[in-house]
Amino acid sequence: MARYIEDVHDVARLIPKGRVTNYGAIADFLTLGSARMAGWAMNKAHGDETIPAHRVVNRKGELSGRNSFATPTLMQELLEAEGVEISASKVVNFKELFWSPTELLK
DNA sequence: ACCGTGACGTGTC
DNA sequence: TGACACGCCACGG
Repeated sequence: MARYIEDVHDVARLIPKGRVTNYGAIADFLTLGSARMAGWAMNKAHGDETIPAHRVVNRKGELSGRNSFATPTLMQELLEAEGVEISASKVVNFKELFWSPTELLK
């Protein structure tokens, strides 16, 4: 497994429960050069139960990766189970729930 | 080696 | 504001 993929997965595991982040923040934190890399790496996380992939959304707070989950509704269900409200496949109060890995440096 | 593809993001019009 | 174009870069065919 490539290094950066593990890094992305590790960062995902660091996301606090009930909070969310986006691909760009992770890509920036790991200096991947492209947010696509983060998204692509998360796609590789599919099937790994130890990775809270549902806490990673795009910059608008949309659950863009839900189709890669076991069922298209699983991502939303997992978030709601953590207290994150979802509306029209988007995170409600995304701005407040947003968490950046750079928080770790503080 | 070339090309299409993608869980993205920013800049333009 | 919202739709669109373009840059991004690793991977598989």
